[in-house]
Amino acid sequence: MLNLFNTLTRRTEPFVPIEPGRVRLYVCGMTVYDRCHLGHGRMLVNFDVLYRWLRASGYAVTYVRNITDIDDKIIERAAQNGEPIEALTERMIVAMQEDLARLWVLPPTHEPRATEHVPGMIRLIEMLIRKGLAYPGRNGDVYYSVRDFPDYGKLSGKSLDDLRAGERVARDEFKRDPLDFVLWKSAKPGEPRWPSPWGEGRPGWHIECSVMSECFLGTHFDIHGGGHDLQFPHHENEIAQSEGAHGHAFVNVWMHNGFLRVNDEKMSKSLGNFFTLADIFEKFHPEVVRFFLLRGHYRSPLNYTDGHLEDARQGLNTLYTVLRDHPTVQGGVPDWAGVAERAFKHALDDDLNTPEAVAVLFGLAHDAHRGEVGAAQRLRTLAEVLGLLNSAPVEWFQKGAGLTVQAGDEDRERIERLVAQRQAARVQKDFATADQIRQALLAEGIVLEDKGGITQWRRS
RNA sequence: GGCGCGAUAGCAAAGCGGUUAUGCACUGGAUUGCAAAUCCAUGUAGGUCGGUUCGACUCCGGCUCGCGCCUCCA
Repeated sequence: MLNLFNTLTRRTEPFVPIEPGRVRLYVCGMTVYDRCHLGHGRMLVNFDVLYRWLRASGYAVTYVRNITDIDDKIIERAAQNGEPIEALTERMIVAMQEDLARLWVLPPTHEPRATEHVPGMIRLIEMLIRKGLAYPGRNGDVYYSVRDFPDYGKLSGKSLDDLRAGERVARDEFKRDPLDFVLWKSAKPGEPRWPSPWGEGRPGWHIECSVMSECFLGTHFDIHGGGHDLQFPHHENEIAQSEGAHGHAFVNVWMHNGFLRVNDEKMSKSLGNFFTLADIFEKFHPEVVRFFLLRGHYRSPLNYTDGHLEDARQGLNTLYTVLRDHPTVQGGVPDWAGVAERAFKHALDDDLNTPEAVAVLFGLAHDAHRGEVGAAQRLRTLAEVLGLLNSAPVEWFQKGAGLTVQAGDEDRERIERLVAQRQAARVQKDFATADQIRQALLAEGIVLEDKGGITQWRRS
């Protein structure tokens, strides 16, 4: 049975879907004003594993992951670039989808964009006003009145008075309470705008998720996820909006993934210490990145360094070696009665313990190397559940073994010619020449392995 | 200031109240013409001070250090 840590209760608890056999999942996706960085990648991979594991567990999953394509930063960035907003967001969405495909992140069932749901947002804001939970300010903005929602703070464990004590909220003369947040912003000159009962304007950030989740999943669904930083205020505000409007529970399980760090500091666009996925893919194969992310638990902080990625690369190569040595094995459906399979399932059922699941993979790799029949096939099958070992093994090793190398067919032909020359020398017992060729290739990172009369080459 | 999280062997990272996590790196051996891959062998780590217990890395408390949220942020 699957157990998940629920931010709302601060406990790991058994997962029981609202509707048997079916899971409705919503994850806060990207704001598309820039490329995805590794922290985004972590979030997206973590929830991809959840999605895959729910499906592997037999659930029919409806997975919604939104795209925020209208907000302050987008407007600002488009102006800086001197390009239309749609051009910027379209470019970033295409780039994101490329990055995610390379990480083997499966596409969600629905990937709605905020700008497609503005009418729904206006309807929800009207409902909140009717219920006395929201009010228009004199400036054309509409605010949510947090003091009128008794449960405000239940997700983040904050009380309004504690928040007030922090005094970090910007003063706004049009708000009744400094902690009230914006549902609708009146348009400033030159900004994108939609007509509304409060004049032309655009939606605040939080309202879109309440509306898009309702549109695809209804007003009460199973799991809502996102990065830890969204716990407050974004998810707290979503609860205020959705539960305030509909008068019943919004989400059963809230999941938040831990941060990716650089030099023990959160990786974020605000801090400017981020590496984009595209930057990292220049050095390391995307699957190394995925493997690196899965070696840590999703709720723990994970520190990024090239050295850690290099460790991950070596480990992944160990697994690929098994597949290379068992070229005929295919993936399939796991037999959950097996010892390794049970350990694997136990690990993932325990709040997605991917480090332990990965350890099971290494156990199977070891069994396979020792000649245990079927171990390689089981390794491949379980790896598939995690979205790993997707590449053809020989190519994996010859194209860089997890490093990004730029080598074309000519290079390949040259190497194979040298390998053939060396083989001829070996037949003549001319080991001096053979070793000279080995050394020359080794100097460019190519390792030759003589096995059973034939020589395989790979990059290291 | 308020709320919360963490501290595990050289590095990374899990489970578990008493039996090998796992990976990377390192060392010795086997294997190999030499290598590589692989196999075999080798690591008693658990911030610190107390408490509970027959027994604690694992539960409880203090302390120290690090981190996060409280403002846009995955």
